Amino acid sequence: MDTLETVRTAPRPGLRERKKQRTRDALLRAALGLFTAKGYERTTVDEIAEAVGVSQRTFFRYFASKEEAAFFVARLAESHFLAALRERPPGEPPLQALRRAVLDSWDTIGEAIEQLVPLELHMRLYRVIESTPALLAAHLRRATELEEEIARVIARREGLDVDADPRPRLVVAVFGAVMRVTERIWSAGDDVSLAAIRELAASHLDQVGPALVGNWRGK
Amino acid sequence: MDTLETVRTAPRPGLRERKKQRTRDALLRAALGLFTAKGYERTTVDEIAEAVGVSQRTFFRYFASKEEAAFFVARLAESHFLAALRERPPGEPPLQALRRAVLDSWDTIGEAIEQLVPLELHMRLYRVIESTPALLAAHLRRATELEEEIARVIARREGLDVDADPRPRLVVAVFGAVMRVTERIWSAGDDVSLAAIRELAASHLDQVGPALVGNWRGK
DNA sequence: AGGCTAGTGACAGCGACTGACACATGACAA
DNA sequence: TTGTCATGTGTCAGTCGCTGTCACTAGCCT
Repeated sequence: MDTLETVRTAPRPGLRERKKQRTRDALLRAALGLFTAKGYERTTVDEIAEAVGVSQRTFFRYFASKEEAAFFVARLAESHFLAALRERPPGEPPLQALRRAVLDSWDTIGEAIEQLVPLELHMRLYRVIESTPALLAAHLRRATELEEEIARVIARREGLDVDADPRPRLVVAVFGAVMRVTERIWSAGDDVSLAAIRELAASHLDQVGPALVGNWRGK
Repeated sequence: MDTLETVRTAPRPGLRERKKQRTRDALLRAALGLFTAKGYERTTVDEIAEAVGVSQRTFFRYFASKEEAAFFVARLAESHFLAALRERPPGEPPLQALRRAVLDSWDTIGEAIEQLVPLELHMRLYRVIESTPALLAAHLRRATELEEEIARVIARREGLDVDADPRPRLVVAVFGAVMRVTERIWSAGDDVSLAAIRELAASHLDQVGPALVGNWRGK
């Protein structure tokens, strides 16, 4: 509610506000640092709070849960993608619009993240998410919530009602499925860079159509 | 490890064994009953244990977590589906094999479930899962684990290596995505019957191909 | 019959999270 | 500048999911 808006509308945030920002950033960085260093489950909220020098209660005033801290940066990327999608020209077929939106948003998301935390930290966090059952579960649930929102955007583009025509949800679900496979393969590989996941995603989106119509014998 | 195997190999389960079975079944039914009656989050493990007349500690000896109890029946359905998939003739294209396997397995899963808990309870539980964030998250994670296993089955059928060729994972992910959309729409509707979800799934699987190639104007 | 073992209850403890209350410190008006 | 007030914070107590430990008891096996 008052993240970036306030910064822009208010000329000087005031001392109180700045202190809050600093505390929240410190908590976030401490949390992500600990998560990637010793694992999500093995870091307690008390440790995060102590690393920043505040009480555990204060941590929970900034983040509704330990989980929320882990996905704070991911939320940035999501809204980044949504914005890119909404800017696609209306004439584009749905799947193509989705494809262009991800690839485009990955072109610029790096800088936005870097303002919050070191990019490399975010990348390493991805591996932690993928390998921590509780986080992976949360990630998937968040992904389906995002998909619901995307489906509505697609439906509007095509002048359809999400509840009457299943096709918007279907394309978006397929798109999301391809993204999940991509994330999985990417995070398991060696090259954990934005360029690498971009390339993988493009390749997978190219293959998903042909893969559906078996048979595969003709390679 | 000793669920169905033991029952079949041993002629008489012995008094000790039967008592265990009864306790586990009682715990399961009490849990599902309470989950559907007053919601998952609002039922404590203590309540479940007390309803059966055992200690909380005993509940955790039968179920690794409160969550596990909620998905106990779902696991049955999963292995049922996997069995059906493995029986599909090798010549069938992947997506068709998957389609036939779900539809077939839904033809017979009802009876298998009824032996454990009332079928209607299981159906109502589905709505609880879909509307409880923590359970939905767990469900999605379990689903992707299942998908990984399915991908391996498909890969073997086609003589491919899952790690070298992304196509098995891609088809399976698309299939899983369609199933998720189906579950979602089904659990939100009025007709929560096996027949209804069967029909929905078939319809969605028919539509997913055409939906990918935009445009949809020529509906 | 008697020793062995597996299932259980009781208890203590950890970690995520919440509510209540009291205090202190910036914000703002007089 | 000062006094009031709102707001961020620490402390404390408590709930709930979950785990380790230990002693006990009831089935099992010879």
